Amino acid sequence: MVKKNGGDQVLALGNQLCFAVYSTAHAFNRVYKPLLDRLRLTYPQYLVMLVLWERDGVAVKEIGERLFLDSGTLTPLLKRLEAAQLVKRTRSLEDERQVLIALTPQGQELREKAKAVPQAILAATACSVSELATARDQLVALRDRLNAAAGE
Amino acid sequence: MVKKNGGDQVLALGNQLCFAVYSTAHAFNRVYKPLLDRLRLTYPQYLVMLVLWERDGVAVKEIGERLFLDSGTLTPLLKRLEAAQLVKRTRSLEDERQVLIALTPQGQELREKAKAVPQAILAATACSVSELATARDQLVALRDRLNAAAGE
DNA sequence: CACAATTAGATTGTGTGCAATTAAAAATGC
DNA sequence: GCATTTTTAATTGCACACAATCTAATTGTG
Repeated sequence: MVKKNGGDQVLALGNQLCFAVYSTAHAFNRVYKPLLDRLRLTYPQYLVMLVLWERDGVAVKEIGERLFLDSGTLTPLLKRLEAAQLVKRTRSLEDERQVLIALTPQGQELREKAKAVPQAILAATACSVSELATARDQLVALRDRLNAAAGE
Repeated sequence: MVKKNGGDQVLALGNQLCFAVYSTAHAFNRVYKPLLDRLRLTYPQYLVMLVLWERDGVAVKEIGERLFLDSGTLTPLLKRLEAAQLVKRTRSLEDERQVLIALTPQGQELREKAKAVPQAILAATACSVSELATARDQLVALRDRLNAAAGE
């Protein structure tokens, strides 16, 4: 009897870890929101801009691979970024199936304003650099195992 | 110059940790989805059912506090669970502002079918028990610090 | 070359998440 | 004891997130 309950508790660990991840993601979002409101970006939009600030003129597919998002999410998001004059969407000439995303001058300028974000995030975590790096690496390893298990 | 780039990398750590959490949450969802499809539940609906299986007849507010969700999310979700005959929503007699959520017989029965879920999750993480527990505890601590920083 | 298979995005539909507002009930203050 | 404030849900509006489906373009194969 005792043994069985113990087994249930071990089983529940996966559920608990998932909920910890899920609720921590929401908590991060609550910290990012007021910072990103000033840039008129949502968090997923900010992620796309980070990709573009790192390398401009990327195809939708590559953005999706980097962020683990599909076109059903990215297409409307990118249209909103285009409506906000931050990016331009153009069909590739070499392969007309691809849509390339390029920063506008305003999109490039926003990078300067966005530099205040990481500092505030770092402070909110109240973690040491090594703790952050360790947690990041463990989560990335876990994520990759989960994606493998999901049959990717 | 070198020092400045190093500083930027440290700053980016918060961003990277947040993205690791965000993308791991999605990865977990991809693992849960086929399991929960059999129960005709989404992951947030599953979380609500876990709360109710632990204690029945809970107010919406308490569910929200446990799961860090507000009524804008929970009200439609609970209505869908009610439409699926898994719960019943009734106004409290003592405090008519509160809506109490009670499991139906079908809602209670579903608990048995749901017992297969945690085992599959545990396997998908490919983690040891101690790794899971450590990761869970670190994330909960991080989440609480973030919520504190967000001014809760 | 022809034509099937694959690939890249867009579209549609469902279900979260959350901010802001509203409405009703309960608690509080004077 | 009544007006004010607070609390609890519901509602509305916006933005993801993803499955399923569709179209157009490219690639692979004979």
